[in-house]
Amino acid sequence: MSNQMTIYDISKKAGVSIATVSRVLNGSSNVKPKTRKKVMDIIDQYGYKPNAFARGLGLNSMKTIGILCADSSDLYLAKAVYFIERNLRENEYNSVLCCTGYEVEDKKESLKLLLSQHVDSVVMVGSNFILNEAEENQYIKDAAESIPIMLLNADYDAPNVYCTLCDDFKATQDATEALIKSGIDDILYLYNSRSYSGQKKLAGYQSAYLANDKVVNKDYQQCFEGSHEDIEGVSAFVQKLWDDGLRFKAIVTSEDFLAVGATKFAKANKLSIPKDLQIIGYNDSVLTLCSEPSLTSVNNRLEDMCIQLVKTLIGTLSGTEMPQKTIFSGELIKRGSTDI
Amino acid sequence: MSNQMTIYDISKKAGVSIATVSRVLNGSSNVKPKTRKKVMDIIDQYGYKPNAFARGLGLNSMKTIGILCADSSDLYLAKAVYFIERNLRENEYNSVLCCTGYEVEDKKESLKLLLSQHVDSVVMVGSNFILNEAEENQYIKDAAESIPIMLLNADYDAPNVYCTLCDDFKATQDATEALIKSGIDDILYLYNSRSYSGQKKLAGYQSAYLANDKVVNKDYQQCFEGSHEDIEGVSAFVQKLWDDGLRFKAIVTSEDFLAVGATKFAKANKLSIPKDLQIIGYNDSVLTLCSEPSLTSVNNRLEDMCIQLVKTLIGTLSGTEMPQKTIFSGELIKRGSTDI
DNA sequence: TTGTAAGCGTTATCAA
DNA sequence: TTGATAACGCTTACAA
Repeated sequence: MSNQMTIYDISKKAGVSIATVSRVLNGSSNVKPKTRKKVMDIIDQYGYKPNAFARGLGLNSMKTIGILCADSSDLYLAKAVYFIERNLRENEYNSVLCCTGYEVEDKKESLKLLLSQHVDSVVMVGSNFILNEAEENQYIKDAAESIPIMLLNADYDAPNVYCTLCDDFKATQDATEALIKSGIDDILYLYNSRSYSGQKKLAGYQSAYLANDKVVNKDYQQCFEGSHEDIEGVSAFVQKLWDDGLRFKAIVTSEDFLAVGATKFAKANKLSIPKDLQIIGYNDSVLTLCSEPSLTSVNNRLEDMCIQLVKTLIGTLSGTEMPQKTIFSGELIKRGSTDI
Repeated sequence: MSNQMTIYDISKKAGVSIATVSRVLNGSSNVKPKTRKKVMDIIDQYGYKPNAFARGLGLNSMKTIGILCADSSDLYLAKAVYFIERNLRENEYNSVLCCTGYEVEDKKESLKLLLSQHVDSVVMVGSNFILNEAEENQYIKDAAESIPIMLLNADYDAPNVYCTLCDDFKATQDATEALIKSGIDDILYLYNSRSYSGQKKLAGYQSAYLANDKVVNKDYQQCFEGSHEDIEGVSAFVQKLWDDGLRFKAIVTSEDFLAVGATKFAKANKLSIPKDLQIIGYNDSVLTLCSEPSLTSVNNRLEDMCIQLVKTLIGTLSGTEMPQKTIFSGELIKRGSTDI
């Protein structure tokens, strides 16, 4: 019965007009306490909930945020989605999840879909949403004309677009530099994405060499093109480099799964970690604890970023002026796979 | 401009009534082809999209499915959510994600919230939604009176509740029996959930012993109470058992992360895998590839289940009679951590 | 085959 | 402090 109740039913039972019920519902101050109580009692008694669609029609909002993410089965993205959803719901916003895959066209399509649903904002999770070609990011700028767009882990300058990210450049530079300072020169950098954040990390690796007056060698920067679940593939990829004669005493990676693959490679070649080969991951995910020895990795403050992102979003939606960019610093978590 | 257009604007431009526009929009057959084209042209020209809220009000549906899941950062649940969302969107349904945590009260609250949003159905992901106390599951039965409820990995008999699951009993029994048949008697069973599915797995372990006329020993059935990310905790837990004098030649687990923790324990105690200790995981997740040697694990057909679940859901929503229960068989994927 | 008009259940604007 | 009543933009009888 309770689901079928309308504001008219409540108003009738309470002996007031629907306007008064609506005021009570929306916490308007212009209601006599006595009246408010009378109405609230009826509402509670019948467990009445206002119809979300009708409310949406009137307010042009259903308090819903779209979450766009390429692949929510990716360990890192999944965590991000989790944190964001939780924080949003704590602020009484619902989350519509939309996994887009990695194709730009599909991303555009998904965003369009969310816009047509009148979500109050869209959160784009992951650096892969910002590409090099300005033209390919235009759809984001367009969307930002109607609602605020929040980017996690990506950097993009446009009105009504808010970025929350980690300083991947510095984090990777620090990690690489720690190795260099400990006397290691030949460090393989293994990455898997050419996104904005991917480029920042790569630049950080390069910068560590330059800052120490050393030459950067292109051969030591290798991109693995496979999936984030293909750990065997990573291992084979590194093996190939090794077989081709490339020699390295350490591997810095842009993602933990690459580091796990590197560990597999080391095992297969009887290279002792960290004595013969040091390995550093990125994201500080659960994977760091799975391999043996456990992996040194960069904690890029995912939860902090998500909390901040939602704060910024809620602020923006409530009309408060918010910073367009929030940047966190990564932290190197040292474990058994390194000797630094 | 396009977002502001209403059905009235279109009808005016096309020189027809809003009813006709609505018919065109909804693919009604009672429209003259010529009229349809005229209207469609205007719609395309202005990029008009009907207002989702108004439509929702009229139809009492926004083609949205609620996805309830305890913790979408859990590797397994995240994958399930991913598959379900993807399949739903292929059928033009949106997904509202709601992470509930593991407390019954929060689950009830979340379900209530989704119902108040008038979702067309709710998918509950994970065996943890069904508890032993009938009373604690009542809220699901109640919800099913208004919309179909889909359970993934759980078994619950009630009208309008549909279950899609894997035969965890048999899968665990088979895995355990394979070890017993190879001559191993002392197998530790490590689990972490007393949910319906958790109990089925445990029963499968026990049944393997009984089927081979062997005695089941309670001491060999141990429940780890920590989080799914606490791999060190698992390792310490097994160590404690070992230090207390328990001896085993194999460990069967109810989740991959437990198997990874067991691997850590083996390493720390210089037990060779699989020679001294065989280990079997469950879920066949990416974790199986992270530890060394890679883990034998039960593939419980998650993707197949999700596809089937959505098929059943779409069928039900379109009024087709669908089976209340769909059961898949698990498959043991043999890798380096066993010798069977 | 098309148009008119009555809902759908809210919010918001005026008067009172 | 309250109540009528007009939006909101669509679907869907019912009429024509």
